[in-house]
Amino acid sequence: MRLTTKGRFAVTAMIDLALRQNNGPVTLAAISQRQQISLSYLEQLFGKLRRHELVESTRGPGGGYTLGRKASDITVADIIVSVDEPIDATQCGGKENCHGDGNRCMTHELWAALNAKMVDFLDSVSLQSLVDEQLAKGVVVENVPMIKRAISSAPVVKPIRVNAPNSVFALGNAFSK
Amino acid sequence: MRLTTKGRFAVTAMIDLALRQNNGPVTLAAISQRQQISLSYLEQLFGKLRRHELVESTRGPGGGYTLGRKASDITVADIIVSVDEPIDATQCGGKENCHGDGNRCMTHELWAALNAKMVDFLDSVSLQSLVDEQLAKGVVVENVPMIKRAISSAPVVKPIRVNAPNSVFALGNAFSK
DNA sequence: TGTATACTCGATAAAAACAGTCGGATAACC
DNA sequence: GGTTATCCGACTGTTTTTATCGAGTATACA
Repeated sequence: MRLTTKGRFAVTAMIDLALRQNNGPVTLAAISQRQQISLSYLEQLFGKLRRHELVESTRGPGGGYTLGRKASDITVADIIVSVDEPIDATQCGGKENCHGDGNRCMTHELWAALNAKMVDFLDSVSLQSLVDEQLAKGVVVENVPMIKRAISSAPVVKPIRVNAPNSVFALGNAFSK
Repeated sequence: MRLTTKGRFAVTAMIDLALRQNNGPVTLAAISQRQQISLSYLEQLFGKLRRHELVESTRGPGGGYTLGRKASDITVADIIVSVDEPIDATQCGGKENCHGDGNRCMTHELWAALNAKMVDFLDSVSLQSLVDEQLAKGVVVENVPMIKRAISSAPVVKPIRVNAPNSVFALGNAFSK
């Protein structure tokens, strides 16, 4: 389980999608504009999300993405694991020859326990609950009619690179006293 | 809160130190040999640990490092925060103008909550408990007399780079089904 | 049938972070 | 003065992250 800005972007995009999918498929271009994430990056992300069957795609005009299953059946952990594919390497070097050496891998169990805690937490949060939270905060979801699409010659989104910390948890520095 | 190999090394080194400090100061050279961490890297790590007052140093022959306070008063979170200094940047870009925008930073609270969980956990594990765990596993702590040091022309430790995943949590891939 | 819309996919590239090294300085002890 | 050991900052190579670009494919609609 890794936590990077990629995962954060994916979760953000999925919330956006979940909020609006009852209007029909949502295009990445629209998500890109609303969430300030570059279109090409979203394509990468949604490619992975699709392969993990978290979303389904519809091509052509009027197409876009919809959720692969109910928002209440998708967890944050699902999303993160989809885009931040875990490296299959424990820090012990090899496979599981972690024991027997006595004092090597002294911290193995510690990290494993921490990892379990994180997974537990992220698995307990459903996409639906995040959507509900947004609705409760009063986010406006435009009710665009499905029939006619506006001719969008919208300006290209050029998001400012915000010097994103890659390893997350640089959040609210709870420790920097 | 970030989690990298640096943090893992630091915790490992601190356990090693805690296990042996009642023989007097422990040198980094000794930790380097036992734990297969390069001396210069340890120097870097212990510089930070000292500045955070987790360890104290004694220079010169017979010198080395000792714990800055009781092992039971040092938590894993303390150690990790010392070496993996948090970047003072939330992902919201600026300072705390995160609210008011409606749907920006939709995931802020989610990550903050996760971070809190992690901190809680790592703060609940004391260095002493890790030491006890090691002793229970029967780790042999040599009782080297303080007086005479062996003339160590020990071979230089050249650790194999193990393609360390930098963002930890590539551990025990709990999700790769 | 043609064209515009969107997704699909692979190659490429810039930038950041990470992991670790190096050389010299300082301090203590003999 | 030499040896031991910490101290410190600058430096470097690699990996990971964060994208971007361009060509291609499928679909809808006129």
